[in-house]
Amino acid sequence: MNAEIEKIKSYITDVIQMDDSTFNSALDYFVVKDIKKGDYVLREGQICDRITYISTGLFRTFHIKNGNEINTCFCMENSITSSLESLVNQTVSKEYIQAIEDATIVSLSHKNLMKLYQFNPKWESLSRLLTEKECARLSERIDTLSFETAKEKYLHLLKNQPKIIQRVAIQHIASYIGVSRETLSRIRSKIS
Amino acid sequence: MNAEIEKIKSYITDVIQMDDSTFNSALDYFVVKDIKKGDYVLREGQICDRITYISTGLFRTFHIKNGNEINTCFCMENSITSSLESLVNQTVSKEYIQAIEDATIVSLSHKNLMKLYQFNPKWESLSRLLTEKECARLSERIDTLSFETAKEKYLHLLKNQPKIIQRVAIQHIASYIGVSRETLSRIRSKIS
DNA sequence: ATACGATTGTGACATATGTCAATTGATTCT
DNA sequence: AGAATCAATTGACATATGTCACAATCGTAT
Repeated sequence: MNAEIEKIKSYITDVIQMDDSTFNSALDYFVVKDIKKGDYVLREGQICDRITYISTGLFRTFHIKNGNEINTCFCMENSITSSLESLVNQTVSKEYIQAIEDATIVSLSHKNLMKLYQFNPKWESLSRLLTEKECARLSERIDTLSFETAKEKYLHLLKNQPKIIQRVAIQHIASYIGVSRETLSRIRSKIS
Repeated sequence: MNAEIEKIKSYITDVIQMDDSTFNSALDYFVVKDIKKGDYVLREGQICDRITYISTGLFRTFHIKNGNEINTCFCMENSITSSLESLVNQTVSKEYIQAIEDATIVSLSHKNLMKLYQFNPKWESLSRLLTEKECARLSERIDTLSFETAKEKYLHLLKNQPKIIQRVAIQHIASYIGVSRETLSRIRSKIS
């Protein structure tokens, strides 16, 4: 079993107990792929038909609003990225997912995910648990976005996800925390 | 079968196909209860150990931040309310859930929910689907909160959830859309 | 009907943040 | 290395929004 598959296995078993035979039933469905910095795994208008585990690298999820890119998520190694709504409902995505570092991913098609649900309810439990986690993440983001000042938002991110600040361009972080590029630049210069 | 149970049944079968015997297996677990306006179904510091379907009435979910109440959710008849994080992880809640109209609810304990998951994976599918819907709701809220002006946020709510504006006090709506009471008041007077 | 408390609306002012333009600094490509 | 492109910073200014104080309005209980 190669390194990517080992990683995804330990990612899963950290969330839910799963015996080897259940995990192995998915092996044929996993597709490992290298992605170059700048490449897209999803574009607006496409249907997100694969769920993507990131083995190494960093991705951003964004959409266009009034002509501007709005970043909504940064996902790094050992996490999952997808356009949840598009994947779940198999509807057209408003989002782009782009690698901002060279990456290696393991993906699974929506069709095969449904097969796994049928095969063993464990897989559906896993989905439920991951989706619940995603809800918690979104709730925290709402909390930050609605009632903190720009400076507090930045410090919040710095404290809770320092890796993002180290690895992602300022302009992308700005829209993620809901402030203008210029304001964020001023905040940073005051802090240091 | 009484009216509340009929309603919850059709709420569920709108989300997922479920045969009668599966649904009926939950009947003994459902608890119907009347709640007076102003009463709480959850307070900060408690563990949210029941998932609550609202048959009639209206609830708000809020927490305290710097001494101020921040409303994060308004749930009305034919929907579910709970402190998701507290319910899922059985951890202490930071949130309050309060009836802002007289209400009738049908609730199910966390313990019995787990029993239903064991009994038939259908129930876990239902949870997954509902949680996915919640994610979609949260994502939309993030979108609104981060890059709209106060006026746009209000108009957005007016368009998408007019009932909330009709039935909820302005002061509560203000924190929900992340603006001050006074600003919202001025926006409203300009619009009309 | 009156009185009380809670809710909403207004005015004056301070301030945080956005916008636009210009500049500097960093990367990439040939 | 130099040119070209892209990213980040800075200044000047406009404006949206928050804050505080007070007035008006509404709803409820007596």
